[in-house]
Amino acid sequence: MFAMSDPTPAPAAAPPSEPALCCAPLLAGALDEAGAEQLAAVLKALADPIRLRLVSAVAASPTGELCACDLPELLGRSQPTMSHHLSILTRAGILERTQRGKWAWFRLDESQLVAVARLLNPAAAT
Amino acid sequence: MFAMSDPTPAPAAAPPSEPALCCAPLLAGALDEAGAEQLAAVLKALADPIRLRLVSAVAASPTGELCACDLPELLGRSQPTMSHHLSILTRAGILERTQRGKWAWFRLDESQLVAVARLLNPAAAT
DNA sequence: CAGACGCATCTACGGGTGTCAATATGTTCG
DNA sequence: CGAACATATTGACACCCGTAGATGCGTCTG
Repeated sequence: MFAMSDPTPAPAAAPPSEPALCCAPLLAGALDEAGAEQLAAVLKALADPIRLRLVSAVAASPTGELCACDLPELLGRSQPTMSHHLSILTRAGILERTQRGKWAWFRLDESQLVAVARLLNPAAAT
Repeated sequence: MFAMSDPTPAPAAAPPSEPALCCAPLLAGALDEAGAEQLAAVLKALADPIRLRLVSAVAASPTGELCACDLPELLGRSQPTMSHHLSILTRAGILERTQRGKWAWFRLDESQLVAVARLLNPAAAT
């Protein structure tokens, strides 16, 4: 039998409040409200199949860049839709936009991804 | 000048198709459609402030477990809302549910988080 | 300068999501 | 069994999101 005693009252321990997506330990200590909001924003930007394939395609490109002009055909979405996704990823700090002539090129900003990865991986506790 | 030649035709290279969230290289090769769908599903489950704080709280618990009965007060949401979030995280394979007496306990299944972290982190290309 | 082209913005729409009150289900205790 | 309690499910609502057509703005080309 389990005796049914009080189920562990409150393990709520709030760290001093972290600056950004830098070092807040998701798995090593309770995340505060602001930190959760920030991390959720980046994850939300990534949590879409088209945007994941977009990030992947940019990363897989030999030059590290991709022209916006190729994306509608590459991913099977209309030009306004691709522009929308690119905007979301850029605003989240995951992609960087460069205009060259009439074309827009995008490259990866890995730092944001690495930060998220560190937050999720208990083994990589720096 | 940029000569404005054809902007790199098609870096579309689809790997054989990965089994699951195991080893698909987000940053090392183009993600196929199914892989993107799978990864997006897990990220979508994580991309919510309440759910992130939930995961964090479970991970920070000394026993590694948390009773569902404490969560409404701990996170400031109603009981049905917490049940909803717990269900999403459990269905995504991030939390494990155990019923003990009349109470439901949740613990972390780190493997899913580690898999996602590896996908996002180019340095951890194990 | 005028037309063509690339991309962003606007608008609209169907579907999904977070939330809670009410209710149902399941478990324990008397 | 029946009351009490913990959790899940349902229903309803406001809001957000992915999508594409139409349009506007900036850049190049002739």
